[in-house]
Amino acid sequence: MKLTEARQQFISNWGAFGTHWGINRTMAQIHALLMISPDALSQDDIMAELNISRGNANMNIRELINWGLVERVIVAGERKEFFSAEKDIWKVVRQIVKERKKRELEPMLQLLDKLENTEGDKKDKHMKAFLDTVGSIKKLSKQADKTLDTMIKAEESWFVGNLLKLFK
Amino acid sequence: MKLTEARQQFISNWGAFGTHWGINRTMAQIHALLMISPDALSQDDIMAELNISRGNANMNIRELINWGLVERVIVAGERKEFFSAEKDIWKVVRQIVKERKKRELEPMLQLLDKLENTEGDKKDKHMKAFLDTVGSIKKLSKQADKTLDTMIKAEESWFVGNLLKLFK
DNA sequence: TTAAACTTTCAAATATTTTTGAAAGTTCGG
DNA sequence: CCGAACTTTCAAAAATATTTGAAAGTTTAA
Repeated sequence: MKLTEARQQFISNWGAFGTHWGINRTMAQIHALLMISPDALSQDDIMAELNISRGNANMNIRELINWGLVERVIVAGERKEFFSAEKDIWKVVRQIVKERKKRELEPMLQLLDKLENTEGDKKDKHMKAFLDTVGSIKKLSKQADKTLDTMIKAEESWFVGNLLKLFK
Repeated sequence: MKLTEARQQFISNWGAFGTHWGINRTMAQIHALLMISPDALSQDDIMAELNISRGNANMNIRELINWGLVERVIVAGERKEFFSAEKDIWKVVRQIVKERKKRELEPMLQLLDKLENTEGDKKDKHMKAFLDTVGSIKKLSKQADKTLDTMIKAEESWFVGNLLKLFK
């Protein structure tokens, strides 16, 4: 396969992949494009490569910056802004874990805390089933929360070298 | 908060949560409902509780069964089918991990293998950036694949007890 | 074998999300 | 300042995903 085709496949699959993870297609595609680009790209470059509108490009680049996956780059002698993506994939993974934890796991834990205090007859089977489920989800979520915190601080070498052995 | 309201909140939040994870709202809501129900429910019960149509209920229950999260239950003396969800949340998590790995990680690995063989001048900076990125994603994905395999086989006690310590 | 009870399907309708692009806003060199 | 270069916004349009419900299919008790 030629580079041009391979690049297209990578971008398009990364986009499809993103949609299974609550990330929109364009945002994932821009990310993919920047990850495989040796140099920073301007918004116009991105629009041209991916065939998307100015508004779409702008909004999704901004979102990638919010997620900490892309940064603005100043190119000497150029008026416009350029963008480049973090290339260290382990950093990317940690950054995504960190953001999703903040956006999803933490609110979920808050909800579970609140739901655990539901009032009612603890002998009633509906009450019991509810509290059991909420309680066990909370327990697991708390554990996941702590584990992810530690993972966010870990080095790639840990992941690549040590985790597997532990499981065995 | 009263049980009725708490149940509704749980169901509705579990549904919203699901949408961030590529699971549709109704499917997640049915799952939530079944998890907090002391007894198995019929399709009509589910339709009534969640206010959804027959077709929608049927399709999403089927999908939950495909995912291995819900099972059909025979209730003595009843003609219709009943459904119940796995209550052991650790089993639920492992099951979800297993399915997503199969559906997403494995196809991704196949793609990366293919893309790694892209032909071209390895001195060209576009080529180099592409191969570097693809290569490092592949490396990490392979590691994740193995790690998840081991996790799928692990006991809850492992997760709750041991993982955290290792990270430190 | 029949018909009532129940389940599944799927085309059309609805809802949700994403994208567009033109207009408004901002920045900066001169 | 001015105006060209550039960025951001957002209402409307398009694309995508989900839901409906009636019709077709299946199962079972008698």
